[in-house]
Amino acid sequence: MKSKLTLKQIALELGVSVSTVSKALNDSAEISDPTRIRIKEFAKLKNYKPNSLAKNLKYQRTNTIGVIIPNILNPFFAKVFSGIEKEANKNGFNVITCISNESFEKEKQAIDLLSNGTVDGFIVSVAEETELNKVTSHFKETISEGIPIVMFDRISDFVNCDKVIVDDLESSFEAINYLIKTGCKNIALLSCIDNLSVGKLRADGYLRALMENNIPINENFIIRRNFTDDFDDALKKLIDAKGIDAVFAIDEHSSTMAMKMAIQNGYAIPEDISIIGFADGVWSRRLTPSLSTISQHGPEIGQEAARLLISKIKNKKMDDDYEYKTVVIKTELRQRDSTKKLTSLK
Amino acid sequence: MKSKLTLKQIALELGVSVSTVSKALNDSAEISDPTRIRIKEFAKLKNYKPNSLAKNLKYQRTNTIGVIIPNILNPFFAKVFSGIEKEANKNGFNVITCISNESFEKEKQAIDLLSNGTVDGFIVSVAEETELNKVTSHFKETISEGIPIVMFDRISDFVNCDKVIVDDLESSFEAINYLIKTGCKNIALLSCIDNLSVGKLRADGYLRALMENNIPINENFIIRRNFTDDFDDALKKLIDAKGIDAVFAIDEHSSTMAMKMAIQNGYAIPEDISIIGFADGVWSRRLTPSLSTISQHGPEIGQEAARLLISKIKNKKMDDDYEYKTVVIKTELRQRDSTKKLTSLK
DNA sequence: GTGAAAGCGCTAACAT
DNA sequence: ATGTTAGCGCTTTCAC
Repeated sequence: MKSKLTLKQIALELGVSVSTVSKALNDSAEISDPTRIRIKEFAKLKNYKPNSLAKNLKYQRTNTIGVIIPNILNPFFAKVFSGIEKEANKNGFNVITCISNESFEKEKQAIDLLSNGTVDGFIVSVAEETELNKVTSHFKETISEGIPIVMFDRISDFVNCDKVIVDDLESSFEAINYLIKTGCKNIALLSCIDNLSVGKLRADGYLRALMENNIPINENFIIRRNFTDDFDDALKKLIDAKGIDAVFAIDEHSSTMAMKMAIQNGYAIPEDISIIGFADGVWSRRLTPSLSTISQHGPEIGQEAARLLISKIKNKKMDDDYEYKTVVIKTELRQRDSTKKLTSLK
Repeated sequence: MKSKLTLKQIALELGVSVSTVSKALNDSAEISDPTRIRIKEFAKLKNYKPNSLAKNLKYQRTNTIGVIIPNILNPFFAKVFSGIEKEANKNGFNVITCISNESFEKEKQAIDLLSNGTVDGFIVSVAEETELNKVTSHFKETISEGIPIVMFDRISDFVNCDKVIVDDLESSFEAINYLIKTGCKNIALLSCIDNLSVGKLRADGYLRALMENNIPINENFIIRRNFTDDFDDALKKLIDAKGIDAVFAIDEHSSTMAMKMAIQNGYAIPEDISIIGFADGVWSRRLTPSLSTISQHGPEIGQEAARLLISKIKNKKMDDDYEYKTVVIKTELRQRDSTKKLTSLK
């Protein structure tokens, strides 16, 4: 293994000074054409790569953003991540990823570790544990140290920073309206994420839609859990009771379990029972029948979050009168085969 | 925004020298207890964080590994990634991720960009385009610069480096044997990834199993494609022809399409037709019926790759007589509901 | 047009 | 026990 090529070495071999080499490689007008060309050719030949560490130390920035997400195995987060990565890359930024695994400890540790000059800013989706315990100090400290944070999806209302969210309440509201328009009256609500803010918002959308349509709320049709543990049993009872003609399932697990149990009980979908879920596009299409879902626009969320963060990083100066933005990404119902068609009804 | 706290500032405020502060914070025995305590308390109070850039520059290492994968939306890669992240974290390493999106250009660019001192080594799963064009120079150059690479799953035979793979041929062989043992005779082979080395290996396992069981190979039962484009049509014809009693689908798309079409054609699974696929565990379970798959042990692959790379990074010295390893992760058939039970037959 | 020197934040060998 | 100094690789101001 050969030792790394540095400016110093080039200077030595070419009999010039370090600063001349630096200037030449950076196309400074101070350097004469002949020397500049000579140096550049030599550097190219030897495959010189400026050490980014040294450069970053000099410039006090890293061109790196830290992404902290609860779980990369969740396709939604994977999609957001790919959006972040793409946008960051376009702007010459690297992405360091930490998976909090829903643990507050891991999340805090990641932030502490990376906020020592390793990254210029963070994109975060708050871990479940953090959200439950309503702890925000690690975020606030980081921001007060001048390291910007952008939150997405799982945001914390008590932290002052840029945020990117989906209009969960509104989109749930419209999904229920759609079910009602296609003739459904007994609509179940399924949730395994009632501990998360997004879970509550989606449930609120369900409740509001029923109320505005003057449909009485039947508590027996509502399953709101924090875990998947006893969810399946509760769902089985609900399906067995045969009182419902539609299901609104607001997370991946409940969406797919609803499909599975409906099929196992011999229901025709969507004739006997309509299902709307929250799930990843690819897999929703792969189910039989394909599952109508509320699309979450993962890549767009990631892109927008990265855009916000990078612009924040580049404009460090004017943080005095900066107004933090909350960008809302529009969503819509992706109508597939688990719901009745509206057009064919009227 | 307050400016970052440095050793220099602490030294100034406490009226000692920079090196004293440095030594104190690093628990050097040279420093007396009183001063050490005084300095440490002050640092803690002011929330001092040593600048990692400066440290890394000094030590000529970054404690960061670069991960280059074709596609984070593929659950297999997401799983491997989570394994890498976990193991890296355990060892105090950060992970910078680049998604090649199967493009050679992007892959090369990522490697070039990061091999300037940003990362200490790479974990790579080769992009499709790179594999097709059999180009390896960017890998070789990086290795010759003293930056180690570990490849997984999509490996390149022509690059000398550590590798982590799954025994694709062997596991496919055994999957087919299983189908045969449960009474299947007309087994179809479905592939949308025949351009990838792993795709070919899995197909080879299929062929060898048939031959060793003296089952004639029926070309009509074999669909090997490089893309998903005309795959669905070909599959539809194959299923419509009603000649097969089992399907071996070696990628996610073909696995799920086989299920979907079999169901749509009114086949009972596994009574009329058995299906074995390659797909992610969670979603395989969510399908109805749940899909029997060959497990790929993503997290273990990631963990092993990270372990190999980190040990390589830590032992830079002895690269002369180093023998590159290829670690093979064992796989097995995850028997679910899309295949007949073996135990119930005998 | 080229070079010397200082400095980014940190460590460590070498004084004192 | 504490301080001085040089240096990691690079940029940049200031001399020449």
